[in-house]
Amino acid sequence: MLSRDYLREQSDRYRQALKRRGADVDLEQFIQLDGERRQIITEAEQLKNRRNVASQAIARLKKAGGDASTQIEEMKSVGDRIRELDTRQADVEGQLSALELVFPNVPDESVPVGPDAESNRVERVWGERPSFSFAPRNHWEIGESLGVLDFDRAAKITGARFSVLLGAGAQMERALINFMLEVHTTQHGYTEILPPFIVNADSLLGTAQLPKFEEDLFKLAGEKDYYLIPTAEVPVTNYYRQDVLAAEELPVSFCAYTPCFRSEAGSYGKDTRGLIRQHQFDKVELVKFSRPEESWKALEKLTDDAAHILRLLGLHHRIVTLSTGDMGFASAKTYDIEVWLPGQETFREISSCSNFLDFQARRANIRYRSDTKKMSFVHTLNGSGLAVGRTLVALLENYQQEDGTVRIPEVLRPYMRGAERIEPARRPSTAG
RNA sequence: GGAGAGAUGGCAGAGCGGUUGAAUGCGGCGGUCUCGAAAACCGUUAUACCUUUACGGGUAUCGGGGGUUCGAAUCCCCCUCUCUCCGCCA
Repeated sequence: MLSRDYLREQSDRYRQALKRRGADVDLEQFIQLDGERRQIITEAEQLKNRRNVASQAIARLKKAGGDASTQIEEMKSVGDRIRELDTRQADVEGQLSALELVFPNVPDESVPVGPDAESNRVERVWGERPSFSFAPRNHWEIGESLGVLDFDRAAKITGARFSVLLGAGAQMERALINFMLEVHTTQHGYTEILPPFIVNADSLLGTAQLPKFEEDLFKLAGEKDYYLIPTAEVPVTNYYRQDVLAAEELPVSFCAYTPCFRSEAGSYGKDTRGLIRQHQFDKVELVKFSRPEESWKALEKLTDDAAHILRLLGLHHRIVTLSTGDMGFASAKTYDIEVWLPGQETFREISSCSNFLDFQARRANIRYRSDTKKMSFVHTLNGSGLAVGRTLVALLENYQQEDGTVRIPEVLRPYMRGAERIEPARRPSTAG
């Protein structure tokens, strides 16, 4: 959410920002309603002042034993008019907030302007493409031949776009979660947090998944508006919804492992093979609450914290700045970290790190008391650190061997009982 | 799932329908005293919005929403959350 002062006083600037994003919203109606609102308030408040003064006079008069019936009669009509104005104001207010909830954030000046991912800008590249003496396979081929990935039975249990991890696959997923949490808490200064995996509609409004993107979510049946979380960003950012933080508490850095649930409506036929675009996936998320003046530095740090995991795992990757047309609704600037997948000969997103400035904080009403005692909105940031399933994909594809096994990077071995590679598994029913 | 109790400012805790944004205590901030500190004493202590070049003025807010009334923290209705007890349960 943007401040009404900004929308009112800098509407030309915002129009340009909308153009850069390729977004179309009804700013003119907002400005018209905003003017109407203030007009109503001005009149209503004058009448309320009159009523307050008169009420006190009535009280004094009654105490003195006088008759106040003429004043009371007069105030009845004032009261009616106030009620009328209040009703109109509530109506306008409702229209205004419905409008401003669908206004996207303003992209930062440093964001490349363009309509889609083609205009994204590569900032830096780490490592090199691994070379193979054989044709590298896709992760779903590797996973299924090793017996650690099972899509067919997942489809039977639930449906399309679900997966079963088995044996060393499941173990590696768990190892990655622990490894990531361990690095972020002990080396990068994050506090581990395990939030609910189900949230209410207010939380989704706070981080801006609602009202615009409801079709991406899984909603639970029942009388309550409960949703499965699409990312830990939602419960963790909303941890401080409606709160006032002390300046000395900032920055607050949380890391959370959660499963994530996305309906991925409309994306059928796009990257549907393998583990890349699932309805359920594991993610370790990084979330920061920062003082406004420190948030840009915090974005660089957060992005590097996420990339550090890939460096430790020895995975070739690059960092790109998303263009104005490719970035998310609430973000002012987003870095994607893309990991190299040799089986598909492409870079694939494994983390998305954003600075939202005060956009989410306004929606969720997360403030802090600055050193000068003044209340201000915090800045919020988040990024994957990392998408666990996709990390597993990257490990399978990058560390595959000619004999069909997969080498386990050394940093991960302590989390996998010291195993050095994933070997083909026997069927679990006949194992042991 | 059943029964009951509760929700007031940073915290604790008052509050006959009428100068109650809200007593009192603690905490916080500023000051007096002191070489300094403590104590004591004095003062101060919210947020949002409207209006104003500014100084200022005004409105709203006692979990949330609605109602009664000239006037609601106080009365009525609905909702949410917390606590206690019973039942069920990983």
